[in-house]
Amino acid sequence: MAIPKLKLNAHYIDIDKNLSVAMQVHYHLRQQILKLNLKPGKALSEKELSLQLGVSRTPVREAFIRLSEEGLVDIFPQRGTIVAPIRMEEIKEAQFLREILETSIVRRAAENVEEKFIKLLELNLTEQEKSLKCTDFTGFMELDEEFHHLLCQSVSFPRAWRVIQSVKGQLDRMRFIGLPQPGHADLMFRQHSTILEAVKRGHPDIAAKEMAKHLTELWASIERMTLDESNFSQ
Amino acid sequence: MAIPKLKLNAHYIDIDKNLSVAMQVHYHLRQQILKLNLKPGKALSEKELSLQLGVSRTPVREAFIRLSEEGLVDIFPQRGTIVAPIRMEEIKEAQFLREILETSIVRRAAENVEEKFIKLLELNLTEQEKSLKCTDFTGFMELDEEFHHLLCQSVSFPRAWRVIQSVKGQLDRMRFIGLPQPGHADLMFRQHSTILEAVKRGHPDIAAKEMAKHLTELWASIERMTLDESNFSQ
DNA sequence: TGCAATAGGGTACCATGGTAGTTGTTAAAG
DNA sequence: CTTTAACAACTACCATGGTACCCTATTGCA
Repeated sequence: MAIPKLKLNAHYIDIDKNLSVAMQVHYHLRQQILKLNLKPGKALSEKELSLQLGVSRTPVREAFIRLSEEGLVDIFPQRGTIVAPIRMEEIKEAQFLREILETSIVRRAAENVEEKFIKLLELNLTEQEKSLKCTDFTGFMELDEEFHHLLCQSVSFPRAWRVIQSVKGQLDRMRFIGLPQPGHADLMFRQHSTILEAVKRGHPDIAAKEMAKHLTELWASIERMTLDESNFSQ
Repeated sequence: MAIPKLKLNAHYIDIDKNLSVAMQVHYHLRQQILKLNLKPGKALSEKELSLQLGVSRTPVREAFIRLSEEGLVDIFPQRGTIVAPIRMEEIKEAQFLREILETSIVRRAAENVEEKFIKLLELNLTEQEKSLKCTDFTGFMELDEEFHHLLCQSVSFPRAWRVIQSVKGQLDRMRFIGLPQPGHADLMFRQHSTILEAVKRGHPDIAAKEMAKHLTELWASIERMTLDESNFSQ
């Protein structure tokens, strides 16, 4: 069979044409949901999507299962599947979970510093600075993601990152609503720098405190913005 | 189609004959893995299991996907699926995650006490005491599970419980190896009582501290026992 | 005897037909 | 006009055949 004509960006497909179709569909749908291209409440159909993406219904269905585990879609047996609506309660819970997870992890990272990851984190920070100068916000968001991921890797907790990434999905949708706030990205960058500094110097309490402040700031930006109701249900 | 002759306990099937087959297979396999009836490293086969359980390969496959998300099986594409081996690193990570999650939650529970759940928790404790007098250890474990679940519910964090339950899977397998330690269950019960007492009186710090002690004790019992290597790989 | 190519059996993976269940509309009865 | 029952058009769900891939063991050749 020829390579399925998934409407993923060419980059992804070129690199991993050997990855399973189900994974690629999952990745694709996840991105579309997080970027709000698929709005909360929108009905999804196995058949329709399989036709659009040029694959069979099976991998689409398996992608649905994975997405439902992340809370990004709601499957109603024998009735239909919709993009999960954004519920403020779930957002609060996700924020709570992310905060305690990441603060605990960065504390641990500061307790036993690994030189190798310090290098990678510093490299990441310079990349962040670059992207800010080019006002490349989507690029900055990816580097932001990588920054937090690197911290998880530095303490050798691969599962923790998967959990964070899972709950973060709920939060990312909010970010895409209200990201272009002036000076927001710059603030994030400065906070990242502060956190890394504390880790480098081996100050667990300071690192944890700064991480909490960092994530709370993200939360504040969510509350600050005027919520466009059209983003919450189709 | 007749009700599939799943080798689940009759109870489960009788109640929920309308639940999806995939869910029932997932539940069944999960139990078998946690109870070490399916030993770590054992090869699982879609076809073989579907024949044994009297269902088609599709729901078995979907159960595999869910189990792999929980880290209970490892799927090797085009090669096979095995029960995930018990790795000490993953156990440590799971313990770390559970500890920070549950201490944070019980702290929050103590901050704003909900009368309704206090009642349920007290009821649960009396049940625990009963099961101890009958030396019904499996019953006690279920009540233990419910105790921690109730705490999650009391702060209205349903997702948190799913995360905890997911990481707990790794730990539960260890418990089934070394549970019958004399006096262990009694200690657990007393710690549960202490925790609930702190929650009732609205002492967040004490509640969190006692929960940490409680979970650390569970960890200590893992380290204490002599590890039978036969449980770690087939 | 030793090594490489190959064939066979196994796997997860994908495609597709069929089934039971739900919903909304329409038509018939009150 | 209102109510209800039947039907049609969806859905997720399950069953099953086929495919590409990986591993192993046997065979053919040096």
